[in-house]
Amino acid sequence: MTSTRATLQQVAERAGVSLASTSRALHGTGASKAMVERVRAAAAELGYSPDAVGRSLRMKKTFQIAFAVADIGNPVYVEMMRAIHGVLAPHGYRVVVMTTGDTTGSTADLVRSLNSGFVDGMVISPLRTDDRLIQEIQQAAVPVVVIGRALGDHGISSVSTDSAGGIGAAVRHLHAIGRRRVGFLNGPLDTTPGEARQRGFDAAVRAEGFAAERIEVEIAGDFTVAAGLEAARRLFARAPDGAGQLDAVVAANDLLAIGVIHAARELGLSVPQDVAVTGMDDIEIGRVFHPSLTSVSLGSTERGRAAAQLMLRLTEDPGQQAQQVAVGPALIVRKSTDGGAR
Amino acid sequence: MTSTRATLQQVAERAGVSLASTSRALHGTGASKAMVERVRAAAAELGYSPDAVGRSLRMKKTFQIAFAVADIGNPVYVEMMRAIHGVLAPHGYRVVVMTTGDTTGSTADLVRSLNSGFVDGMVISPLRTDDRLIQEIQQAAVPVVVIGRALGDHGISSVSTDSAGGIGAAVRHLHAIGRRRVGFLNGPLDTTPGEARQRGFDAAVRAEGFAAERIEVEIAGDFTVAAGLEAARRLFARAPDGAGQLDAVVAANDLLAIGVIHAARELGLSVPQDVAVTGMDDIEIGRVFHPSLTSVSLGSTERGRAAAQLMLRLTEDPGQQAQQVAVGPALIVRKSTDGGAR
DNA sequence: GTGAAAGCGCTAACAT
DNA sequence: ATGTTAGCGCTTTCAC
Repeated sequence: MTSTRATLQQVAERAGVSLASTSRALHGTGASKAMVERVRAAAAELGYSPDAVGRSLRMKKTFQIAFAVADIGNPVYVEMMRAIHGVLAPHGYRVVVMTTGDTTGSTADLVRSLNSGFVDGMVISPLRTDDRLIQEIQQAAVPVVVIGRALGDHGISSVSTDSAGGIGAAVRHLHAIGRRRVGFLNGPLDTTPGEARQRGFDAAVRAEGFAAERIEVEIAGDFTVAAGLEAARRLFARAPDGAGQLDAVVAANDLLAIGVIHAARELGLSVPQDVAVTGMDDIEIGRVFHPSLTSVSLGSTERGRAAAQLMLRLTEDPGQQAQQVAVGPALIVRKSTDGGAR
Repeated sequence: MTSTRATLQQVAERAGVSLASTSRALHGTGASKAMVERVRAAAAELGYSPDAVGRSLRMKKTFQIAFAVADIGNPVYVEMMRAIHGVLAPHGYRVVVMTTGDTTGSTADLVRSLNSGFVDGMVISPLRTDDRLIQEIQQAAVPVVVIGRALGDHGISSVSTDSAGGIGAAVRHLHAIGRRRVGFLNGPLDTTPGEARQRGFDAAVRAEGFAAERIEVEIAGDFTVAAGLEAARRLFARAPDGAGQLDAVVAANDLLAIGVIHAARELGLSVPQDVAVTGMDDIEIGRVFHPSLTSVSLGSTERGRAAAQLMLRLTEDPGQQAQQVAVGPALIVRKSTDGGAR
């Protein structure tokens, strides 16, 4: 075991050639065959491997991309991260995971920290967006790609989806299978997804002609199963048993939907016979859950992949125009709504 | 928007003091109050923020730790990553996610790549271990902490658990609730967990006095739900309906257990009445699954946290002895086995 | 094709 | 308390 790592300088001395030639030989650019061979041998003898930091300083490139979200444990973000890593790693980029914190302030601070130059770019999926955050992203030291809201108007590269439209697809589906008394379990309205999904729900129930008095809305504290369960209890309590009982619930994401199914079970309601439930995000759990979850896919993997590819382009040419990608929602019908007409 | 980032040199010029004083003032070490104020002002005017790469080169410290696993989408690894990030981020460390690839060879290569000095340490949880990998870890350029097998004998820091004993706890539990015909659904035997869990199962059924002809073992292609479902079908097929039917299945992890429950459902068997099912890892999904999953917790979060804390100590004093931490398994009984005696 | 030298941004001796 | 200087490891002009 060599006690200390060999430097390029040492390889040069060993090979009896200049530092410059050594560097060139190792990169295969403009060096004679003999030189390459000689340097290679010396490098091998010393167990040389190039220092990433020295190279980064000189090249002003770290070969690292940050991925920032509020909670790296959320299945949606995990899927995105996996996709991003899958795209970037083959290109020699490392992925640094970061958390945005809960507030737009801490998120903006994170974007500002890009000034330290520890990554070549950042893919970020903020839960909330405000003017300061937008401004920080615009002024960021490195390319930033946002997964979430479409931010093309602000000259920011983004990968967006139509979650409002997706909720619409869920509502139409429920109407089509004969459900007429629908609940909506949303997450916090001051978040980007919460706002969009509420908008989508309101528009869709109007368009489908649901009677206003046959609609119930409840807001969970966040987009988790636990918060969903609690809020779902309140939701069901509002619409009492019997004729007034909800026969369908649209949840703003799959985790909330799982909470809804639990709450239904507590009340002895069967899913989908008594109450049909839809989620959103199409996370893997939903497929193996019982009953399997009807969900609106927002293409997490696809969005992550698109963001990474976009980032790749931007790092190659940072002066480039901001790019926009949109991924359409897709309703995936499974057992949680597939109980036939009533 | 400043077109280009300010350097320390520029701050020094602006403040009209030396480069060294500027550096000191910004770090608050041995600088007069007046100097600090002056430099701070200049830095603020220029929107200066220190360059991470320059500092890394000089300090020989990157403030980055790598976390390497085969599949960053696996819930167990996600939990570990979250815990590791939670410990390291407050200490100013960034977390770089990496994948080991499927083979021990690619894993060893990854460890070797630490020679490039892009991180100050690596936490790794390899699925398989062989001599070359162990050797690479021993010779690694930076501290490495292994989550998985106890590697103290090799002078390697590790955080281990007793998954063999954990399987034992599951088997005892099933025997205690009166189950006498038990199946074991394991993952690949050439993996560290596969080997240990098989050992644990074999020992436990012997200790509990299960009749050899009342035991069935099946091996899934990997530790996923899909592979589990397939293998579980084979497992049930071996033990035909009626008196010969399995009344309990021990799965080597929760994902496989979910596959088992699906297979049982296909056959019209109810869980836990007809067949009790146990998993391992206590992933979050298991708690909300229906029926909720009896599982052996191996303390993923705790192990991640321990590994990170260990790493923190090692980076502070790399010359330190290898450290060992062991986290005990804990059986958590839920509905998938809680159907009362038969 | 090869070598000499500069310099990326920073910190830490060392000298004053 | 402040300034001067060296140098971390690398790539890339610029001469030859």
